[in-house]
Amino acid sequence: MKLDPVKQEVVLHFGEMGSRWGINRTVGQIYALLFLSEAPLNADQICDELGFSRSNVSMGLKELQAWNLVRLQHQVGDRRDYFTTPEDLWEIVRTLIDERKKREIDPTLSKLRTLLLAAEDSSVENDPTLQRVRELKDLFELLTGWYEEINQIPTDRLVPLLRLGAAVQRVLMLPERVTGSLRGRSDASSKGAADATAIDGD
Amino acid sequence: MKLDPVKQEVVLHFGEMGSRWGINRTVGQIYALLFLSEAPLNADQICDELGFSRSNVSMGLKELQAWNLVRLQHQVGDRRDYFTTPEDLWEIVRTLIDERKKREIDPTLSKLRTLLLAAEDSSVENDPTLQRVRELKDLFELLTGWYEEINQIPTDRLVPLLRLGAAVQRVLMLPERVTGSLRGRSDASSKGAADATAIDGD
DNA sequence: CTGTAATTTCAGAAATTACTGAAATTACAC
DNA sequence: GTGTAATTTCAGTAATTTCTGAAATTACAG
Repeated sequence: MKLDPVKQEVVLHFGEMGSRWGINRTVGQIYALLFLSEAPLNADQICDELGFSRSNVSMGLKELQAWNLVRLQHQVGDRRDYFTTPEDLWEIVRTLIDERKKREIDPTLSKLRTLLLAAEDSSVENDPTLQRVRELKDLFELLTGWYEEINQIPTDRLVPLLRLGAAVQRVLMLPERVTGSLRGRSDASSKGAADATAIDGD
Repeated sequence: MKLDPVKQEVVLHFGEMGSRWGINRTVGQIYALLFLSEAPLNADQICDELGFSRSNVSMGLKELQAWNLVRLQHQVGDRRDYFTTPEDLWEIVRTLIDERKKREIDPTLSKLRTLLLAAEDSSVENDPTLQRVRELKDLFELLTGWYEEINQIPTDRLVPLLRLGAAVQRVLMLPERVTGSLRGRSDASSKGAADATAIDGD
């Protein structure tokens, strides 16, 4: 570990945060290292810097690839795999959200839909449990629908929108004449968010 | 476990998803049970329904309280503690985001700020590592700043905004005259998001 | 093809996290 | 205060996850 002190600190911090972020220490540290490296690194260099076993690094890199968080590259006349993270932080944010949605939201939404579909047949229509489940499903759909819409917006348009913050409202609270035309198109949901990694076994 | 089948399924699903959501099986199941219960439940009832040990349930409830995800209530003439989740799903969403931000974002933002502050003194100003760290910190500040702003908006105004989705843009892309007045107030960051649970030990 | 470098797989060891039952503490009725 | 119900703590155990080194596989140069 002949890392510069700042790099070192970030690497260790990412390692510690890893468990909270749904990855492990190794994966967190590898990611931080790649994120801060100017040049792509190969597995042996990562072992070297972080002091993990070769196999552990291999698994860590595999995991990062499963998360779409690293890119594989090659150098001329060198058949080892080199890894980088995207330069553009916004790209990283997008994949991070996509992947977490895929793992943390989609399976549940899928489950709720299945459950409700099955329950529709059965007699009871206003069972309070079903009511609550329906409410939850609707919320998930509203949120994922919103996300899918927002995610269409290219970064250079999205950033100014974010900077606007809550002031969006001030603009939208303009005279009826302006916003009125947008009234019809509510409910941006119901499709998408397919079947996910199906943690549910039915 | 004499739970109705839908409740049962949701409970088991939440238990399985728990690890992905940063809680454990017990906590996930307890939460689902409370979420779907019409009436508040006490610890013994929860043990009963889920088949966990009394102590495990106690710890689970403590954890849910730490997350602000459950409310403590009392029945007249009964000195046991009863627990519920808020009726309003939006309240739940807000606490969920708040708490995850607190655990997953704030410690890192805090760390990055400290690191940059310390590095400012040291000679090098355009070290590529520092540059990258700065970039990351700015991103975190933009995002948390946006969130803090949006979080101010009351639910009944927020929901229509969400339904609007990407169409927000269409409204904001109106003639300069309308949006122009909002240009000045960019950068909604730099304060807030204090020191967090400080996973960093320095 | 053969040989070698690079990577992956995998069984077991190490570390961490979850869970239990017993003991301790707290909170209140009498 | 004493006694009892409710809850929490905690040490030990169970279960899970992470990590390693050795063996297997893959990829390619000659």
